[in-house]
Amino acid sequence: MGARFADIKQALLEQIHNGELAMGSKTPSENQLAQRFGVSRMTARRAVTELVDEGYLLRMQGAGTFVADSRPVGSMFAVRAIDTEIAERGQGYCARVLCQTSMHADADQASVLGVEQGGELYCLEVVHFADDIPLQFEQRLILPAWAEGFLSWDFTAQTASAYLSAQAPLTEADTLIEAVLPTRKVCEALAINQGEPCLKISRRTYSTQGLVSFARLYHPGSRYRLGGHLAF
Amino acid sequence: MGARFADIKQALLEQIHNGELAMGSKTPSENQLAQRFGVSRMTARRAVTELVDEGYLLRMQGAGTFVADSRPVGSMFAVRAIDTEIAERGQGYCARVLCQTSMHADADQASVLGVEQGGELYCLEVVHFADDIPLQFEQRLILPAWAEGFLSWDFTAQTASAYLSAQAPLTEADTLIEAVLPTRKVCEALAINQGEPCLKISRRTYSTQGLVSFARLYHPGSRYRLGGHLAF
DNA sequence: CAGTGGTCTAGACCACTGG
DNA sequence: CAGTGGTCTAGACCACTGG
Repeated sequence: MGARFADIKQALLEQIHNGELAMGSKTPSENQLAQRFGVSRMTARRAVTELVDEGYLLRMQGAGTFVADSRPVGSMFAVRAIDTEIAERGQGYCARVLCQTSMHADADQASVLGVEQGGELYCLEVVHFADDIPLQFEQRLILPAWAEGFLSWDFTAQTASAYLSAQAPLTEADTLIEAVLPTRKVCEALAINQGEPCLKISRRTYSTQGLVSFARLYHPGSRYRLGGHLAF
Repeated sequence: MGARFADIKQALLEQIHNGELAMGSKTPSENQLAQRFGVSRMTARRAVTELVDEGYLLRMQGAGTFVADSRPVGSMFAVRAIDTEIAERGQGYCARVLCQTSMHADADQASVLGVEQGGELYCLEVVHFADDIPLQFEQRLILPAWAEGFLSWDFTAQTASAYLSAQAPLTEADTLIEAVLPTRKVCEALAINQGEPCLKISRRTYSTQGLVSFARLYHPGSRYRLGGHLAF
């Protein structure tokens, strides 16, 4: 009574786990699977699609389907600046700036930051590395009033959060924590698969004068955890 | 050149965002979408499937497809009772107990709880529902010393966390927050796909006398977020 | 060039829900 | 009972990769 695509998934998963399909090796093509299991290609394809979504396989058009790398594991405690957190763990910190521009707010950004559509914004995108492995992808929108010299600042030498605190002391922060699947852009920045869950932290930061920035921080679920201690 | 299923997704997303498709309302059926957009049902279905995977829609066989509730928010800094959280949002709370037994600690459990291997433990597994949709899967290991009457307690009437607090007041809690892919067991408990990311909260709770329990709380990433406000 | 994955069709039968 | 979503078929044409 079980679905046939589920049987194919199960068979492939078994082969991955027992090593018949090694990491990085090529899986049978969709047509081969269809023939082998006596189903139509659409059904074989569904099995493969779900395994891709789950992070077990990678597809490349024209080339084939491959077994994805197994994901590394790490842990971390985080409430402060990412560079000191990494340094405190004894790892080497470095950053790469992907985007550092001035732009005009579109409708979404305007509503998120409470500014008029078309108003000026600064946009910053930085990947933070621990021992050359991406640990955080930071996408930050900044109100220009609190960011003098933004466009020529060197954000590999100082994090955005330290830079902003120096300009206008941080007084409040609203935080939202989610588990999400990464967009393609996040995948590329963090060098992860589309199926790998990410810990996403969305944070609005405020100084005494009001909203300063809106940051979205993406972390590979397998390499980052948030810890905290509560006392009552 | 764009894919047709993507056009349908886009159209549905627009209707969700501008309110034409209100939260909880029924979307057009797959057959209706197919006819309206001039595609086959399989293509319309793909658009709907991806929106379901992304947490925007909910499907119920035989009944239809509905716009999902906007995602609830839990608190980052407090240990809040899941039943009150759900009730405060105006949703109906209920719970189902999957496991409620006494057992002997294996090596992992012993090290997690700091007891001897083979020592007695209580194990509790409960699914917490908001309006009959699973919101949290609780797996909890409890030290019997702090859980009198555990085996015959009715955990659908009172949460484990309330029950334990009554026996020994909660004084501390260590918390770890992660984004993970669900195990098969978690998938079944939460009725989600293996590819859907989960927000996992691991928590050790302490009373004045020491460790009381170790809880792992799994939430569908698409239906649960943690929020918090910091002031400095 | 043969083979791959990406998209799509126009049907089909089923399990399930609600009235 | 009519309508819904769940699964599946046996084709098709396309863009793309590799040899």
